[in-house]
Amino acid sequence: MGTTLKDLAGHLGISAAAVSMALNGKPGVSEQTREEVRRAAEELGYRPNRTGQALRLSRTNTIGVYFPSTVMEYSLYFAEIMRGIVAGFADTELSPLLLPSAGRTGQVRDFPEVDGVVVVEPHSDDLGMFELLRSGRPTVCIDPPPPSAAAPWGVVEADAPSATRDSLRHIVSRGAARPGLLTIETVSEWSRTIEASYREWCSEHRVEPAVIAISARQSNEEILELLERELGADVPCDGLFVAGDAVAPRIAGLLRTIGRSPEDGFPLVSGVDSTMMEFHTPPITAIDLNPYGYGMQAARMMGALLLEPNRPGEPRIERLPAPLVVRGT
Amino acid sequence: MGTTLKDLAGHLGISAAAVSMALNGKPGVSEQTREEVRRAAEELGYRPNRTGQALRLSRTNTIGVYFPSTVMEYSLYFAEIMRGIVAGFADTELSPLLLPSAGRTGQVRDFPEVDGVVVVEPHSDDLGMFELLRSGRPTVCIDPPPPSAAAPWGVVEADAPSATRDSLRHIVSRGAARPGLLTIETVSEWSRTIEASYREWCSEHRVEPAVIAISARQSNEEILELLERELGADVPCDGLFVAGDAVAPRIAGLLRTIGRSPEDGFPLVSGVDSTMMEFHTPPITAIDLNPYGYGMQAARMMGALLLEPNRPGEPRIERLPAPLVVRGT
DNA sequence: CGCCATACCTTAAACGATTAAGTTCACCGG
DNA sequence: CCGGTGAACTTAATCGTTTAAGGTATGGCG
Repeated sequence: MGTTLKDLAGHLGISAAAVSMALNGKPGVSEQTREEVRRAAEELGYRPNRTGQALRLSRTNTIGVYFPSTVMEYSLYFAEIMRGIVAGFADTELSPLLLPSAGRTGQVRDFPEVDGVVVVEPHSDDLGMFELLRSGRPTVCIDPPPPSAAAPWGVVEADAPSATRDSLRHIVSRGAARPGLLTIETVSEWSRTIEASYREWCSEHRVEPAVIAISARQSNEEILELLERELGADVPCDGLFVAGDAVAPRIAGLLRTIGRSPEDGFPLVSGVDSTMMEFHTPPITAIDLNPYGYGMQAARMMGALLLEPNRPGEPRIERLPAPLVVRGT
Repeated sequence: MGTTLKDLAGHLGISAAAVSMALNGKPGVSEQTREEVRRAAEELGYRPNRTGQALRLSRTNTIGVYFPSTVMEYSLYFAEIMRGIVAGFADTELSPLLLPSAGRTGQVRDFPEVDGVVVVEPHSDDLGMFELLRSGRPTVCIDPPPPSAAAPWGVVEADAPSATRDSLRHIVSRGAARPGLLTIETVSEWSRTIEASYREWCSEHRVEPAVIAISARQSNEEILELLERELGADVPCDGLFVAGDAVAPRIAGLLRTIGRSPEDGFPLVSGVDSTMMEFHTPPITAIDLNPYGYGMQAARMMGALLLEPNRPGEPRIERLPAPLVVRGT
């Protein structure tokens, strides 16, 4: 198919080894030859065969992207992370390879060889993730893994405690005395950190915590019942921090049916921002997690870690800001 | 690293060639040897090195997944397609590799070598897609490419005409006399087919078409103005088919501010279903495009096409049903 | 003038798999 | 008894690249 190193060598009348050294900046060829080789490579459109390189150097130039099976289902957030990962690897030699979820069986050994793995939101109910981290491959996690998992090489995470405090401060500034927390899952560290920060805030402010734990597949009726219970308590919950992707509009819709929507002055903050929040009527205040940036950053970190001679002693941690985007009047 | 063919051969005291033939079911080894080799391979946990195979057989066992840069931005639909693709390749030798978008430059030649490409929703404004299809690689498109593009090897598409008719019939059955069409882009064949089907339906039913073309980044105010214009026409538009991902809830919210929401008896159908429609208050009737199924089917078709000795004369076309999911009373 | 170091290049081996082309040996028919 | 045949292997070449080891001028220096 394409031009090979041998083709190039034949064309120039020198050996393939010389061509290789010339193109890879290795010593052993004269500067003149190097320049000639470069020109010929350009002219003949030579592209090194990745497979040949991979075999010789025993690296594949591919990075696995792993996400739990439960994740990404109808999630705006994960699509954005993907875009970020793709963008982050775009100008490098590396390419992201989507790994199938091994949540149930944890059969990680059958995975294709990759130089490293980006684990997107390690969930504590995902067996495959545990095995992946234990396998010793270079790993970068987007969101920290559960403490019981083997340490990854790197982590990209949000400043969830600050984001939680910002959100609660905002809700209170909009007139609430007892902001509640609505969670949609308890398997991500992000979610657990938010709940911990929330409880901490409550104890600091001498407020009784109101945690409403729902699941994404619950019916509107069930969720409404849970909401009404907290909103009708002795000290009623009068504001809500919704920690979950794409769920705040749903909650807003339910609150509207009982006259407690953001339009009625009930403060609501979404823990995950997206165009859904921006274009909702009325717009919903939200934490901009910048999932695209996460993906990008994880890709970059992986590239950097692979260039280093050996694994860092401590996991490299990159904490990204998660600013509150205030919307509405 | 892992056990190689040579290791296995050494362990068994036979040549690597014999082991290869044994494991690949090629003639040239006795049934007894074959069985012994199989057992030893199992025992030593032999996994053929993909890179070695790739080099020898000049195939990489990876399939590129390409999507336009404009696409996937906060799209539930694309996340689901991805899940489907991953699932479709899960039990095969093939792995999906995410290709960076080459929309602007169309620099497809720098792509890593892949055995084929799944093009997700080819958009007519994406240069990279045109070049990809022209490059002669095996290609399967999810949604047909524009007619001006080189023919792909295969296509997985929705039955958009039927879905449009079903939607319009539903809207009329809910009391509308002049259903309108709201489109969010005109670069996908899906969108163009829907508009054509809509106009056809209108001419059959002697109704003046009302097409409202918006863009996803337009402000709520601008969109509201466009809506009001059609709703306040001489023969007012009294129902809406919203052909776009995740946009129907936004439109429903805007309609509510002028008292014409689905709750007020204004029939609304979303051209793309998702949990957003299911859990909206009130739930929104929608076409179930089954994006997960698309991805799965595209992966399967790619696998099948690669096994065939040569390219099919005509593009293989698989049309999947897109049933209307009626919600609300 | 002779010797050694150096620059620059070639040769060859290696990565791990597949496969065409040889080799060995038993067996069968004439 | 001998040539031919086929089964069951082995040998070796190959895919494209990298790199250690080997070779050959050339120049400098004693």
